[in-house]
Amino acid sequence: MAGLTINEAAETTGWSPRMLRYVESAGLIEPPRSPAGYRLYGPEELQRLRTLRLLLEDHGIGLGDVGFALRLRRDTELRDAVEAWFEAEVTRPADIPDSAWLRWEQEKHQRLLAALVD
Amino acid sequence: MAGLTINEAAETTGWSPRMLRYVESAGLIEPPRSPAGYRLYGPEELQRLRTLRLLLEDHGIGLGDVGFALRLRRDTELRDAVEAWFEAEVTRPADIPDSAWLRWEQEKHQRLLAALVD
DNA sequence: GCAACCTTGACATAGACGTGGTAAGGTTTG
DNA sequence: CAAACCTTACCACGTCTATGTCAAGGTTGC
Repeated sequence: MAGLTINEAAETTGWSPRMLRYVESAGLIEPPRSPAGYRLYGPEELQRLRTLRLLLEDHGIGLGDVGFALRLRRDTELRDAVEAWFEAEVTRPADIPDSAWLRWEQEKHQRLLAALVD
Repeated sequence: MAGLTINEAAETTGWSPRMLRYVESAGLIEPPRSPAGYRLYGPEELQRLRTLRLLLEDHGIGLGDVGFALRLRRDTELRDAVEAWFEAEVTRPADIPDSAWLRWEQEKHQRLLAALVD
């Protein structure tokens, strides 16, 4: 076969077979399959499995974090939205001073209640 | 006071007071404090709380995810490491064909065992 | 000064994450 | 064909996340 099977790959990478399937389910490393459906880990997959291990250990992050990073780099809209949130500053008419704006905020639910009994 | 207190902020943003403290503990939104230590939410914090809420709902992500994104943008080393992992391709002498490399991998633990009884 | 707020810290819980097992069934190989 | 693999689909369990609630004590405003 043109690659290591899951148990062999587990031995050379330090992951358990169970975790190799889990890593795959997270979309991080998806080895090609044999005609019968066996996972076949080639040099590239093995290499990435080892470096993934180091990445997690070195920075104290989890598979879910890397999965999210993957989502960030694949889903442009998500990336932009997150980026926008970090960058966002207050956007509101410059002619309303903070004090007035705060009062408005503070009285909002009173206005809402008033509207209800109206 | 120059801002909304935590319960007022909760009312206008849709978060619970408990969650506002939690969001703060995640490093996402840290309102300034009054001399006595009261959290004071200004226009900027309120705005960001509302958009944070939308960000999570719109994309089905969690606070932890946004926290990780924050880490990514603050910790350059982490960002580079994650980036490098996604980009990594196999790096190994081009003159070793896959088949040989795989055999080498496959027999690694047998060699290790042999070394042990040596 | 008292009622109504705020603070931190602790306990509680439902669901998700990380990980290991096991069972039922198909594949490979000597 | 039998042993030793592989597959998916579950069950289990400790830990973490997200959230609520409560207690003990300080602050504020009328």
